[in-house]
Amino acid sequence: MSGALKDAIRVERPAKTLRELALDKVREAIVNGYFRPGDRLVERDLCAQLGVSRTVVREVLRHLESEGLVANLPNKGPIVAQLDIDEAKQIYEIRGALEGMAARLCAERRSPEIVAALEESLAGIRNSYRDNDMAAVLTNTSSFYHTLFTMVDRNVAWGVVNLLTVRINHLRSMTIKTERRSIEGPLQMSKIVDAIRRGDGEGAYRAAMDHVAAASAIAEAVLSAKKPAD
Amino acid sequence: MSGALKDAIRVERPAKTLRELALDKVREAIVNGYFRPGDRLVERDLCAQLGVSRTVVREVLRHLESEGLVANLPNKGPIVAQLDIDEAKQIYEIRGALEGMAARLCAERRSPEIVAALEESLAGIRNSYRDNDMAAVLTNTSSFYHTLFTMVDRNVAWGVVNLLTVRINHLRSMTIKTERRSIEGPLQMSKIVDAIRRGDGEGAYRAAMDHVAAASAIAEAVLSAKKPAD
DNA sequence: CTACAGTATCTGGTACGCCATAATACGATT
DNA sequence: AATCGTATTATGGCGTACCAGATACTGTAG
Repeated sequence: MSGALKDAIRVERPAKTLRELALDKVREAIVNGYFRPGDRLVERDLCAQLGVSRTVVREVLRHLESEGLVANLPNKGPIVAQLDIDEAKQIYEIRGALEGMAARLCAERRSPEIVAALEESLAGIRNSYRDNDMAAVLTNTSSFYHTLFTMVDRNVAWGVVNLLTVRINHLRSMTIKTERRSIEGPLQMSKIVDAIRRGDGEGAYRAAMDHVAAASAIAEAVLSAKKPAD
Repeated sequence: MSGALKDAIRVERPAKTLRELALDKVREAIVNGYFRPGDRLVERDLCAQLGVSRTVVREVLRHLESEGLVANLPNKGPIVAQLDIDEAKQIYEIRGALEGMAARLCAERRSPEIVAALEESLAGIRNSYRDNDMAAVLTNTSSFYHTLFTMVDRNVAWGVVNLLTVRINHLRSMTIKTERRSIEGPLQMSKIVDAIRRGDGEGAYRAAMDHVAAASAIAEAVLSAKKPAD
């Protein structure tokens, strides 16, 4: 029997361990600001809030630590990682390099399916902006880049980008709210798609780089404006 | 009293938690092949071998899982991650993009210190090859790239590269043993340094890309040659 | 009002126990 | 003898209790 067939009749099981559920909860809590940068994450408090044991909480904290979302002060314990401006810029820079690479690969493949998938995500972004649904903007933007990477089978790079992106997630939600971003963001992304459509690898690379460079610039402005107030 | 002075008399403490020690041990055991890909990592056995409690072992396993060195089969438990050839190629590709980026930045900075530091590492590599000390070759190669990234303050990218590199570590130790690598490897790296010295960003970028591309090609050859035998 | 001692808090780490599941071995039935 | 059902074992997932060491807080005595 073929493997595919065997998979087809396989019974779907929840399969999520308690740990994974807790991990998702805490990560989410951090990225949408329920826990603020610098906040202490007291193990036993988390146990109570999540309704799980310390064993689970500790594993979750270790995991988030290796994701860079949580920092561990010696003899003090875990806190939500602070994002300094330089680190944010570095993350944007890396994303630029990797997304540019993926965009170039997409362009070189010249596949109509890629273009169609990207345009669908892009339309989703435009709609979300129109509806003022910022959460949906983020989701659709993620999906845009997700297709960009997975269409050319670059799941490892996508993993890296994802890993880095959660660390700047609250920045992202600030940059997309910027006035001009609702017009320029989709415009830059459509330039990426256009270059891919005409098979212009170099153009796609540069367009992708430009897009994150713009995001980086906005983030820097936002971050340095917030710093003195905070 | 100034902070610096206070630091100066501060007593140096191990500061490494047991968990970190265990983490290093297990990671090392995996990367130099004491645990082979596909091996099961039985928690209670590891407890005995490491002399630590299950809690610590579990946290270590979670950490390694998020590093990609360990995979978790549902209802089966953790095993040493298998490295498939496609994933390895992706990792080399990402390294190319990031190391190329760093090399370009180094070239654009035109700093003699960078060139000096790189040449020192390069000399170390040449010596290690001459002495047939392959472990030293790996260490010095790492140090070469470490300076490449840190000299232009790209510690995040360096972290990413490092994270990915451990996953292909046993491949690295195979590629550097290849006959021609002992000549071509340092040659390609010296091309990077040359380009940096003359401030040729584009050249440095391409030279860095070429170097990992060559490594990737060797790795692919090695890996596909080993597959049928295994 | 300050210095010091005691106390509460919290993490790092350990030990142990319970449960669920998967695999295997074993035994009974046809 | 083949098959089916059951008991056992191995193992991970999870919880609880406990201790040691570091730190932060607090109240009291001088």
